Amino acid sequence: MADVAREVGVTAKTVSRVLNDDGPVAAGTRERVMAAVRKLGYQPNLMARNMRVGARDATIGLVIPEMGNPFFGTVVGGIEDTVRARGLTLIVGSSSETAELEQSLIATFLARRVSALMVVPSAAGDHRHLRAERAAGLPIVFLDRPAVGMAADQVVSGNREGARSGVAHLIAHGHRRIGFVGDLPATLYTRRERFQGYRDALEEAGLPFDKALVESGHDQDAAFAAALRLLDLPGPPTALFAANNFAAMGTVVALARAGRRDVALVGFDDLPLAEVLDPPLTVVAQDPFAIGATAAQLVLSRLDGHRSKAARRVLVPTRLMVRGSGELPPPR
Amino acid sequence: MADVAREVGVTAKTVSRVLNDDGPVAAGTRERVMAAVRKLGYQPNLMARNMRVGARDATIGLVIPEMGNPFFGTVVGGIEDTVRARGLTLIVGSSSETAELEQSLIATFLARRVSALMVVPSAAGDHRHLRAERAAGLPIVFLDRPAVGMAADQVVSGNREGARSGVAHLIAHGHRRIGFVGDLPATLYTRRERFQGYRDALEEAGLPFDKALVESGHDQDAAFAAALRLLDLPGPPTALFAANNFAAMGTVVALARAGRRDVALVGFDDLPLAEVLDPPLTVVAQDPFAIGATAAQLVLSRLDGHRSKAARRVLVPTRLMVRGSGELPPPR
DNA sequence: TTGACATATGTCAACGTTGACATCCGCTGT
DNA sequence: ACAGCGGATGTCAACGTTGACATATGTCAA
Repeated sequence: MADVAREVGVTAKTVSRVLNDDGPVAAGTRERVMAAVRKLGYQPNLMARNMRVGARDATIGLVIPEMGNPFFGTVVGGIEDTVRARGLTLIVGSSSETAELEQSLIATFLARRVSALMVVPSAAGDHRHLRAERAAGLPIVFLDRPAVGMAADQVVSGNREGARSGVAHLIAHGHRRIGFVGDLPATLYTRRERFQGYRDALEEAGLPFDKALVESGHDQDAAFAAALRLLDLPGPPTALFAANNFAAMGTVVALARAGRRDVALVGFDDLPLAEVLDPPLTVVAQDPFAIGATAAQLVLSRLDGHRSKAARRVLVPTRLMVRGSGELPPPR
Repeated sequence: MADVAREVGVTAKTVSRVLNDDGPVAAGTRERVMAAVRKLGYQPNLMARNMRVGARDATIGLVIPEMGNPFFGTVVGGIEDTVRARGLTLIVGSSSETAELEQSLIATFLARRVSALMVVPSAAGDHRHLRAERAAGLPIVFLDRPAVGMAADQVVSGNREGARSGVAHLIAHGHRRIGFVGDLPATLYTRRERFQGYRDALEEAGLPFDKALVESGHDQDAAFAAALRLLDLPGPPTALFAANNFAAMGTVVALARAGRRDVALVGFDDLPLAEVLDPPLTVVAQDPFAIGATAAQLVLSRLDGHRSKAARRVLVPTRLMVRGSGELPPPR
């Protein structure tokens, strides 16, 4: 900036005024400054700007567990749409589902003085350390999974009820032995909730819970193996409930490879090709876009001054999409 | 930091020394400082730190067109794995495929003085303005698509050759009328290259090019509609080439809904469920993880001091995955 | 005993920007 | 002719941190 000022023959302050449309500047000066800016390729230094008292910058930091999961991709889309309408920039980092990287990303964002923080917490995370930030007025919203150790705004799917309804759907079609293909680690919030929903449905129908029918894996390959283990059981399940998108994909592949077209399947979270699978995949669909958009709304309302209101919890409902795979009857 | 210093009864400089393991500090002082840091929940202000002379911070900025596309999700995964091993943090922003947002994200990253910039340029982008940055030694790498208006490192798929081989595969199975379901806008680099590959294959086989056989759409729904238009043509194609992942998904759905199991299909970019589709989907697979990892390597080598080496261009080869849909013969 | 050296800490300035306040100029109305 | 005013610009300090350099205290070998 000093260079620009020297070039034009004014002080830095005047340049600053031109750049920020702040205070009166003679038209001629403005033009000469702009010309110099272009000529020198000047880029304002945001860090210096934001360093001044308490200044926050027009950026929102988001931490998600994995970039490769389309579920989170869609969540991010929902956030972006909402946040952009307000001229805010979203920057995203991925924690690879580890508490350590999550911590370090949050620290990076805090150190950069983002104006709000959005976090999809990893399984092992602990967010006590964010209480001070929240108390200081920084909007913090948790998505898809709740915070651990602190009260904060959160937006989550209706996991338990969704899973319950999916499993109840299988039961309604006559199944009594239903396998559960879940995520790992088993301590993961969404995994626990959906598992509870699974047990709710069993109990509701008076069916026994058999822990041999529960297998897990975090990615598609692991879910594939988990599903195969279930199919190879002595008293195998006649239906499977896949508790997330990768689990569903792995299970679909397992059924196809095993040539088992007689096993019913309900997935949790929709897949783009669900309807063209054979049989078409019945799922409990989440609304990841709405999760993102809603969370972003909460952030905006906090930024708009409702900073000290009590923490809110929003539940985004799921919807059962009946397509075929979940309506297969048990054999005979 | 001043607060911490006051609490302990030392100067800020000493606190700085403790925090950065810089210079000698008495063990007792170190402990008291750390205690105060914890007590006050002090977070260093990165902006102030980085403001000092030419300092760059341990962050790499990445701009991608859309977060929701699993292709880019995997690319990001490749970058993260590589970059993290070096203690660098990756922050990502999405341009929604617009030159304007891309610009603004790049400006944000530059203003934050990231230590390197990685960009998947949007169709309309112009990167002349980055020449000065590159000349000043900032590592800049373009992925998936090349820069416009400047020489810079770039990592792209073997789009043209990949598409050529995919279409040649269909021709080898007897097809003479092959539809092209492409991305939009048609000016998009990958779209142009793959289209060229399509034409290369036709020409190579002495087949005429019929522009009626070219339809496009950017997302799955648009590709679905595009594929339907091709199927409804007076002289319809006996095979389709879908030039990206969404195009392939849309086309698969279109064929399924139309009940057309006689039309051959080759997709560009692999899909997680490709093998369980009916028929299993033959694709020209890209290696998005390798694209990301390779680009990150280029960045690291620049950061390691090879800043002024000539721009490099790396081509990541594709691989034809034969699964069934591409081997269907033309009718009769 | 002395000076050379290491250890522990402090002082100061600078990074780039902008708020608060000051200055200078020309114009207006009386 | 002069006070008053608004427009255009300048001056200064401060934000939080760290590099360069200075100071103070203690240790040890000659």
